[in-house]
Amino acid sequence: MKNCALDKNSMTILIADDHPLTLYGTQAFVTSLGYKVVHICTDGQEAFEWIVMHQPKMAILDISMPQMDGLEVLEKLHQRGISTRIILFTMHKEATIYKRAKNMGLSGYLLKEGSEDELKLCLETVAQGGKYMSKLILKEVNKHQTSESEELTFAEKKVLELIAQQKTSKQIGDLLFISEKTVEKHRSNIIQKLNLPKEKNILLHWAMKHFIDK
Amino acid sequence: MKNCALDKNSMTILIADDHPLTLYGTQAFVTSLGYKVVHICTDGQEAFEWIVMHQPKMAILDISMPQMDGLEVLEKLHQRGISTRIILFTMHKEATIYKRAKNMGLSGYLLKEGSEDELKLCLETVAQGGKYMSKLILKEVNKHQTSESEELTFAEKKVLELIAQQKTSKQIGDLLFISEKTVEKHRSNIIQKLNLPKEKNILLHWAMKHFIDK
DNA sequence: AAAAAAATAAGGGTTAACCCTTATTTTTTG
DNA sequence: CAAAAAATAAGGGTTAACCCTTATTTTTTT
Repeated sequence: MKNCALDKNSMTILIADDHPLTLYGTQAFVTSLGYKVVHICTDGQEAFEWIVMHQPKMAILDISMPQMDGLEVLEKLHQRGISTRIILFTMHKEATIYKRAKNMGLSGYLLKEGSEDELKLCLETVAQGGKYMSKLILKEVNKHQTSESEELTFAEKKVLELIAQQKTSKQIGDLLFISEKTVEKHRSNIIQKLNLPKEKNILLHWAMKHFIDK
Repeated sequence: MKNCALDKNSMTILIADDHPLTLYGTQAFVTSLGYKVVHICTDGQEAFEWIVMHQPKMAILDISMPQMDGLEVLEKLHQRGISTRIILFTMHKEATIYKRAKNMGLSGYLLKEGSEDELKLCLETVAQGGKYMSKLILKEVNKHQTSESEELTFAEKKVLELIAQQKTSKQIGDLLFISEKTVEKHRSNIIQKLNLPKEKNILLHWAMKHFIDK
């Protein structure tokens, strides 16, 4: 039954994490499971270049990394149509980040606070062509779905991104070539859709908590 | 020369980190150096209780942990006069956090992005009674010293903490039993001392970036 | 082509954050 | 005990964020 058994040794994996001890810990664990770790690195730029060049079967990427974050790596690989299966292994439990990644051909999303067993299961699933999203992040997404029932439109997301970068409505208007008043309208709509409490600066606060800022 | 050589096997160590793979990675590395890892756990509450009960020689604590964060553990141990030497091993590069910890008898501060060698050197130094603070965090502190030349007073710190919790000046006044106007004055003084740019909500923004909120 | 959804814009109002100045009281320190 | 530093408070002003309403244009869907 050779087609049933997983040939782990042919599953080449790249691991990228900017925390050396986590990196080595993950490498040791993944190797002990029988997979072939072909490259490790501590920054996103290197991870991206290595993946483009050597196209390993899978890659385990942290999100917070210097030069280029894991989401950017995923996005750029996705744009180039590279078939390396990407697993994000990160501490970011934000539903927003997960949702962004999900639309870019992501194969797995794990939280660092999760167990080793989860990583093992995830690797098996992804190696066989499946997708594995941590229950922890799905729970987080569900929590938000109740209040975030209505999805944000493209324009609203754009505005939210700029709010997270501390731009004022005026500045956002200039950047998007729309009136300040329109930006304010978008702000109100976002607050309504997200069902945020009536507080000053509530949007800035929310945006800062849910976006990775550069 | 027995008194020169370090008896690593008598150096009992507790390690706490809420990311299992980092925890096991650290444990494996520390053990490989010859130290005796007597307990590992993934939350601060357990770490605190174990340390109080068994008083190991050293403890390596992450800051972000469920139940009780590393800083709180350090603070409570310090208040009780427990002699376990604490090393914070964390991803928080904020100067403010380091400064808070420094005044609580801290023995070491390492960043997760630092190398294994750094952890090795730190353990040796602390085992011999010394203190080891990562160059990475000291650099961060220096960066802020230029702009943060004047230290914040106690009242200002208190206000800043509440700002990070999204309280308005009015709410802060009520909480601290002082006038809203006084709070506003503190805000202005903080902005001046930190040399922050003249922008709306700049304090909320700064406070959120530099404080761990609950 | 009509209906629905999204984006655009404006007028008008409230509030909190920030700025500046002045001034009194309390605490710390030489 | 003076002098310096910190905390307290108030008046008065500007601005950005948010709220509500109405309305036109553009895009998408049926």
